Amino acid sequence: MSDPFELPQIEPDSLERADAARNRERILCAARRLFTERGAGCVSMDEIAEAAGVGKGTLFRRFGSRASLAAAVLSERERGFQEDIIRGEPPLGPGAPADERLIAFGEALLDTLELHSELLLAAETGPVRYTHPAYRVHRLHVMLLLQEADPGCDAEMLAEALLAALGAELFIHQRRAREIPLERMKQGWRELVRRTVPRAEPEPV
Amino acid sequence: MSDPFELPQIEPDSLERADAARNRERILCAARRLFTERGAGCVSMDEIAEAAGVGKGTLFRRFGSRASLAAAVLSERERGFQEDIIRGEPPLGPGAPADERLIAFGEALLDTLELHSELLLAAETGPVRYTHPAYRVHRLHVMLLLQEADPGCDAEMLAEALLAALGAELFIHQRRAREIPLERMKQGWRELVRRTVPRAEPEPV
DNA sequence: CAGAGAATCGGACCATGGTCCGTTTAGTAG
DNA sequence: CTACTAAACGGACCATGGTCCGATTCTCTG
Repeated sequence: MSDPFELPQIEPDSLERADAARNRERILCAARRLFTERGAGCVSMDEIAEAAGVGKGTLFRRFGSRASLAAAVLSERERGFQEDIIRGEPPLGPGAPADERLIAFGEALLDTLELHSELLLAAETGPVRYTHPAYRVHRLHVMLLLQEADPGCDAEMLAEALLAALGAELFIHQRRAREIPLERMKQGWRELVRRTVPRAEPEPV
Repeated sequence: MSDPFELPQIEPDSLERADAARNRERILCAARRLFTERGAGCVSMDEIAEAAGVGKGTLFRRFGSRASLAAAVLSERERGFQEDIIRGEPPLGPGAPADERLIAFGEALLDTLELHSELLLAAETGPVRYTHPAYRVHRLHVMLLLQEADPGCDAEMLAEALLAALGAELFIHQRRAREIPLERMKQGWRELVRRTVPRAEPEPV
């Protein structure tokens, strides 16, 4: 387990220069607007820079890559999601059995995908994906639930396998090209989880 | 089931002009050589075109995209793999129980990934991935095995979920960044399959 | 062999993600 | 207010995947 829990560093460095902070905000606003207006796949970085009234260099120094920018745009939603997972109501939050929590987790992710698949796809391209705090939090969450349900299993491997089934690229293919209804995708997830996670028997006799 | 079984169209159109055939061969040779020499991630399409003594336009007209070229380079190996699956020895080929065949399938794929992950990654980028004959054959194969093992399940959804765990990007991350040994990855796959596919009981009493 | 016509060729061209570095500016010290 | 420095800016620049279209070459027919 070489994976220390790290809360995602969503807040910017507080000792940031005023113009830098202003520009970050401008960029995020422009990106959010353009992404929702025209779909994340149809907006170039140049356009975002121009819409934000900022040079391209600034855009990339702030956010590093297209994927990171997309992730930043999603970060507010993601923060809420993590909040719900850690402290929210069951079955998403603590208090429900692990398998139910896993099912709720996947269904929530699928709902997000239904609304923002393109943006998530943009955020998942490139090697950033697996090192991004959001992914690591999801992995850790699934891992802990798996471990809770079945302490003997290789939770790390299983967690990443399950998460792979919730990737944006696969989602888009299934949902758009194969036209699989969202409800069936959720059923598929439930089936996958039920098979993977043995329902914890209340008390072994 | 909107998915008719199609054998992959690996052979080129036989009524292809002589120069076209010669150039296709040149391109494939050059690509194969450069990919193995320097790693698929470090070779640009321009370099391949130049090494093949061919214009860039020709390269792209023949193969359409970088991903397709990578897939074409892999096609010989893939053909052998399909042969082994359809007509080879058990447990990969027919004759073994479905769960064992599934395990063998994944382990073989993991072995290929171990040797050619970069090339497979190149072949898996872009929307081509899910429509490529190789992917469709893999999906169909996994689907049929799942159906054989458990006729009541949603084999289509489960098949794609399982295949997602064998994606090249995830493999590279686990194997290189997280330094998970190949053997553990195979164990993970076995565990995933065992949980997903109930061992068919010989005779229900 | 010659001519016609279609298929192919190839490199100039485009779009876009990402980098570099000379210039500008915010913050600070005197 | 001025001077100074480190940080930030921004647009020219680069690499690369992919497209286009006039020039070329193959093949078939007479």
